[in-house]
This record gives sequence, structure tokens and C-alpha cells, in this order.
Amino acid sequence: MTYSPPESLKPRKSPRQARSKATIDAILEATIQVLLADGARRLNTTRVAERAGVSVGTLYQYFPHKQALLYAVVQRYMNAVVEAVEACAEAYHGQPIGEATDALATTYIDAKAARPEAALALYRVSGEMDMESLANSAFSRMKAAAVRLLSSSPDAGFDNVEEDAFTVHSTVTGATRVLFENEATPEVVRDFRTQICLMCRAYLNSVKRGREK
Amino acid sequence: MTYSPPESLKPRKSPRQARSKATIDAILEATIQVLLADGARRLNTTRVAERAGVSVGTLYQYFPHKQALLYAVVQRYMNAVVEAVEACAEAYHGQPIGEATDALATTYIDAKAARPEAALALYRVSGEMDMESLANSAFSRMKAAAVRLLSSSPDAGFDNVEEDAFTVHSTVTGATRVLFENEATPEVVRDFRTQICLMCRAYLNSVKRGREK
Amino acid sequence: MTYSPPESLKPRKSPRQARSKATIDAILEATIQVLLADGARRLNTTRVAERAGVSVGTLYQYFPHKQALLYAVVQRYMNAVVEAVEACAEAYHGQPIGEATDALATTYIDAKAARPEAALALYRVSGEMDMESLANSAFSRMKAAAVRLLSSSPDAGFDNVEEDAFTVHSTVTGATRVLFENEATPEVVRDFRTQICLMCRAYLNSVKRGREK
Amino acid sequence: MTYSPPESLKPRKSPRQARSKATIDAILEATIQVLLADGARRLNTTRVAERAGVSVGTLYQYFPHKQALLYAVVQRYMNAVVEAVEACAEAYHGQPIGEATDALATTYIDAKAARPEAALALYRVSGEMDMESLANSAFSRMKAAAVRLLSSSPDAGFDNVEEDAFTVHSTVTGATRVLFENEATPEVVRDFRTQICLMCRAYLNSVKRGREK
DNA sequence: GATGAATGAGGCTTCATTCAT
DNA sequence: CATGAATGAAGCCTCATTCAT
Repeated sequence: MTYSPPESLKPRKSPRQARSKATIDAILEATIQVLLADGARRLNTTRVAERAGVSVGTLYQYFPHKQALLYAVVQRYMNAVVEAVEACAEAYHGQPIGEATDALATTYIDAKAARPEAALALYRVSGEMDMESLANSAFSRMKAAAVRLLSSSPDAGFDNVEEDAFTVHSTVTGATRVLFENEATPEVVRDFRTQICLMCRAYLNSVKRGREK
Repeated sequence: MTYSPPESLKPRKSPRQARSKATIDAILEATIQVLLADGARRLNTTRVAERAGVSVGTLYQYFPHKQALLYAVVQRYMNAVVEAVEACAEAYHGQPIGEATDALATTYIDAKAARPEAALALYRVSGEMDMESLANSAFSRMKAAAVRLLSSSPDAGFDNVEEDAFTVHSTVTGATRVLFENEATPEVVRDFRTQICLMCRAYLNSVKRGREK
Repeated sequence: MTYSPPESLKPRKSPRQARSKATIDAILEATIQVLLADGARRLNTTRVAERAGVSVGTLYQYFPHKQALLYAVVQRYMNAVVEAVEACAEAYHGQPIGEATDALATTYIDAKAARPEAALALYRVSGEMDMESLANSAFSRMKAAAVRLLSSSPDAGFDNVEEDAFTVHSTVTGATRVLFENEATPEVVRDFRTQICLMCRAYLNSVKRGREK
Repeated sequence: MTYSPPESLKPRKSPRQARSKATIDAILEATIQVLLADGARRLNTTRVAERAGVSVGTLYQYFPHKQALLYAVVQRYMNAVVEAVEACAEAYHGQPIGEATDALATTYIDAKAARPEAALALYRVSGEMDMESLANSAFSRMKAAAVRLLSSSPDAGFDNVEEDAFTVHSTVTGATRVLFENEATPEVVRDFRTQICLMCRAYLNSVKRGREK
């Protein structure tokens, strides 16, 4: 994500040696594990370090404080999702609106489904105030991508692309959240994907038809 | 809510006297205030008591521990929302599917919009593990209400009401969450409501049409 | 001391009950004890609390952090010394310079000698940056008192009272510090007092004579 | 300084090579810098190493632990001062008491004034217990030099040289400390020097006269 | 020798909870 | 019943020191 985090939340040092990189990965991964196993309230730096197989001191070499760690975890994850969505928007630029929307929703849901436990884990910390800026930034970028995509569609022409993109995007992300918070099985996810696509298409058609009248 | 909470989460004593009732209300309200002003991480019993204008000791007269307090806050709030939705489902039983769905979505959104800050505040604690059961219970009850309503509709007849109800309900609740987390203005909420209704109708029509083929 | 400390260094709450007052006194006293027994480097809040016979939590009820505690200890002590000196300056206002100076120096030295171990203990923390403002404030007030006293003397008339007051005051306080850091016995203190008075008188006479030429 | 430090505080290896010498100098200098910039409480080996442009590992090649580092810094500095004072005492051996005392005080003050920031920095660590032995040793040596000097003076003949030397020396060192802790400007230092000399002379004359009676 | 990543004991501080008044 | 002082376990974070590279 290009969005630059507040100074205080930045990681402490960049990994110069390969060892460091591995350590950082282990710590980030451990954070997710602990989040899943113990919940947000029981997440503490000692436990994370333990699970990562390093000492607390090491953790603090890379993250100036707990919040920065959580921030990094969420950022890394969201970044992957946002980038997938942006790439998709790019790829489907100018395509018919139906296909485009399906692709966008599918991309988003699949990006989350790639690691359903991670999705769940991260929803658990998203309540932290410091995460709000991150979530907002991610949301904005994805909505912007949606706007670009919808605008580029040949068969479109919306009265209010911004608003419709917001509605569609809220719907997709919001419903997906509910889905993963309920620990959906792969099959449920599959069906859900189909239905969300259907819903978005139906909505956009409705909007269009409304305009045509 | 009929759902019976684990023994340990029940409030300590029933408010038999008016004074108790007022104190409890003050405490619950203060919890929301603190949540909004300081975030979930800085929410502590002392601060809540202070804000409520009582001593910590008094707080502990009514709630055996912090979790019980949070539980009560969330429960009371969710209960109101769920009951509104259930009443709506009851009221629209047997009505045409379009009107019914509109009513359900509108009821839900308006219930949340009654106190948008409260909605935001409670989303902030929802990450706590202990709230999950509550959220799940509320979700189930509302979904059940939706199922009943959809099933009763004369012009319906779904292949899979359960699934469709889940999709619609996830969509409404999920998108609404996104909305309030973005601290929407009343106007935005109004437009959003219209669009969500449109979306649900479009989706259900799609589903029906799909079946008719 | 009227000097108002930076917000962050203020004690947390004022004692409303008698119990609190006793607790605070015990903590402040314990701080001096620990300082003497273990030195500044080994002074930690746990040890202080232990020695005071209270829990750490209690300590933090009254002092927001370690620095505030140290600040309070030093402040209370310095205040006593400064007030004694100011009272003395007041009492000897207009008296012959020799008596006045003797009184001032004696007052200062005796104020320190009242609790020689406390004097030593506090010199040990005075290096902390946060104490500098306190020390400066105390120094200023005492120098000002010295200036007032010297100026009021009938047989005086200095070219540069400010400067002479500074020199005399630096000398008295500085030499006294050296004295107590060397853990002087009462007899040594007595002799020292005599000699410092002699020195100040001699110096001020010198200065006067210099001017008369 | 001839005083032999406790085994554990000795630097780890003798600087046989020029490079080592340079490194050690850089580290010692960096210590002073950090002390001035961040205060004693924030002085840590990493920061010192960083400022010195070496790694922590290297720092530990030369100093077995932090205390040894601090010890070395203070020792080197004090040694310079003490040696200057001793040399002065030697040079003025047998000279008239006035000149001798002036020279001694001037030498001491100038030695400190050579690096006023260093003087300030070192006063900041002097609270550490481990420095006390060093300070005491320096004090003793300088007082001894003063005793020798005063005793050698042809026009002297004190009842109690030891005591008078102590008083004079306490005064000079103590007042000088106050001076540099107040971050005096060069001009202030100059005036101060004059006045301190005046004071010492006046005092010693007094003492003599007292005896003559 | 030099480096800097890793360690973990130890210090600081918070806050849920109790209980004497 | 209400109060709020006291408790202490538990979490956060720092930093002296070591050691593999």
C-alpha cells in the first residue's frame, strides 16, 4: 500500500540480512496464530514472540511497540487484497459491466478466501482505533478502483458512479466480513461468491434501467 | 433477547428499585461514551464509573466483572435491533416480497441509525471473543426472521430460502457496518437505505427469474 | 515552593483522607531510604513501594510515574530549605552585613544538616535532567533572597550585588554539597559552618574595601 | 590518576595500536555527547556506539561493561583536572600564599572551563554510586596538593592546614560545580574566577590574622 | 577484529477487583 | 449500599550483554 503510515507506527528497521526477513515473517505469522488461538484480548507481545520462536527483545527490534506490530500485520494483509483488486480493475478496464463487476467481487472474495483464518483473525483487531486509518485507506483505494472500472464500462453511464460504487463495494466487503466471521466452509464461500456477483449485477442493472426510464 | 447468556455473564442483581435502574442505565451509557471517546483499548472500569458519576465499587455491585458489563451493553443494544427486526418480520408476514424486504432492511438500518455513535462504539468491542456468541445469536435470530418472512411471501417460492436469506441478511448487516464505521451523515444514511432496498429487491427478483426459466 | 512544576510531574491526587496522607509520607520517606541504601541506579518503584510497606499500585495512585515521585521528594525537601532561607533573609532585613550573612549561611547549612542523609540522598538524584528545573528554581529563589538581604544592609552598598550574591551563594551551596557528599560528622559540620561564615564575611569585606579605595 | 580502580572496572585491553586508541577516544567522546544530548537516564551502550560510529560489539571489545565505560570517561577527565592541579601545586611550592592560592583556584577552574559541556555532562553521572570512589580519590589528591602547597608557603603557618585546605578546596570545587551546572558563559566564568580567588585570599588572610591576635 | 541480531531479566505502568470505612 | 484506597498479577518495553557470521 502506498499510503504512508503515521511515523509512530512504522516498523523499526528494515531487514538487511536474510535472517531478519525470516524473523519478521515468523513474527507476523505468529501474530495471526495467536489472534486465532487466543483472541484479541489475550494477544500480548510475549505470547507472539513465544509462538514465533524468538524472544520479546527480538520482536521489539523490528516493531517499536505492539500497535506497530498489529499495524504491520493488517497492512501487509490488506495490501495484498487491495493490490489484487486494483490489478483486477486494471485488467477489466473497458470490459462490459457485468463481467467487470463479477471479476471485481470474485477477486475480493478470493483474496480473502486465500486465508480464511487470517481474514477472521484480522477482523478481530480491526476494532482498534489505530487500524481505522488503515482500513479507511484500503477502503478508499478499492472504491476508487471500482469507480474507475465502472466508469470505463462501455455499456454503463451512471448518474452517480461514486455513490453506486460505494454501495456495491460496501456490500461486497461487508457481506464478505459477515461470511468469514461465521467461519464459512469452502463450499459456502463458493455459493456466496456466486450470489454476491448476482446481487451486484442485479443492482447495477436496476440502476441502469432506472436511468433509462 | 431470549438467548440465555452463560451464567457468569449475567448482571449481578435485578434492578428492583428505580434507583438501581437509573444507575445501571448511567453505567451502560457511560460505557458507550468511553468507548467512543477513548476506544476499546482504553476502556476501563474506573473510567466508566467516573463517567457514570458513580464509584467503581458501585459498578461492581451491578456487574460482576468487566466482561459482564460489556456483554450487557452489547446485549441491550442488539436486543433492541433484533426485536425491531422480528417485529417487522411479524408485521409483514404474508406481504409481497418487495415490500417485505424493503421493510426489513429499512427497519434494520433505522434501528442502527437511531444511535449511529452507539453502533460505531459497539463495532469496536465486537472483536472481543466473548461477544461472538452474542453476535452469532443475534445474527441467527434475524436470519430466522428473514427466512420466515421470505417463506411467507405469496409471490415467492425460493429454491433455497435459507441461503438467500443468508445472502440478503449478510449484505444488509455487512454493508450497514461499513456505513457506520465510516461515520456516515444522516443524508448518506438515507441514500444508502434506498440503495440497499433496491439491491435486495433486484437480487430477489433475479433469483426468482432464474428459477422461472 | 511556589514554582509550578510541569503538568506531567505533578502528583496524581491529593490526599483526601488521613490514610492517604500517611501513605504519601511513607512513600516519600521510603524513596530517600532506598536512595541511601541502594543508590540512584538501583532505585525502582517496586523497591520503594516495598520499603514503604505498600503495593506498587498504591504508589501509582499518588504519583503518575517514577519521575514524578523523585520530583516530589526533591521538591518537598528543597522547599523546606528555600523557605528557611527566605524566612531568614526576611528576619535579618536591614541588619549589619556581617550578621546577616552569617545568619544566611548558617540557616542554609543547618537546614541541610537537619537530615544529612537526606541531603546526600538527594544529591544522588539531582543529576536527573528533570530535577534541573527544580534546582534552578530553588537556586534563583535563594539568590534573590540573598540579593534582597545584601541590598538592605546599612553598611553595604555594592557595585554589583547580583554578582556578589551569586558568588557567595554558589560558594555556600557548593561547599555544603561537597561537605555532605563526604558524609561529614556533626563536629565537622560545626567547624565547617564557622569557616564558611568567616569566608563569606572576609569576601564581602574585601569587596567593600576594594570599592572604598 | 595513580588510584587503582577495582579490577572489574579496568578497560579490557591496552590500546597498543593507533586504531584502537582512536576508537576508544571516539567512544569516550561519544559518551559525553550522549550524556549531554539525552541525559544520564537515556545513556545506553547502543546509543554510545552509534554516536561513536562503531558497533556495540566493538564497544564491548574495549569496555567489559557499561560501568567500566562510564568509569573510564570520568577517570580520564578527572585525571586531567587532578594532574593540572598537582602540577600547579608543585610549581608554586614555596611561593607566597596569595599567589599560590590564586594559581591553584585558577588552574582548577580553567581545567573545568576547558570543556564546560564535559564538566556538565560528568556532573550528571556523578550520582552513580560507582563514581563516588573516583570522586573521592580525586578530591583527596587535590586536597593533599592544597595542603602541601599551603604548608610550603613562607608567610603561612596555619593552626590547622588540613581543615583550611578542606574548606578552601570545597569552596572552589563546589562553587565551580554550581557555576557549570548553570551553563555559564565564558565571561561569567572569567568574573567568577576573579571572585573566587578574591574569596580564598580573603579567607586565608582572615585565618592568619585570627592567629596573629 | 568487527558487526548487529538475538536474548531475557528487570523495570515501569495499568487496571480488574476487593474490602475496610 | 456507596465509596475509593489498596492490591498485585500481568502486560509493555528497554537495554546490557553475548555470539554466530
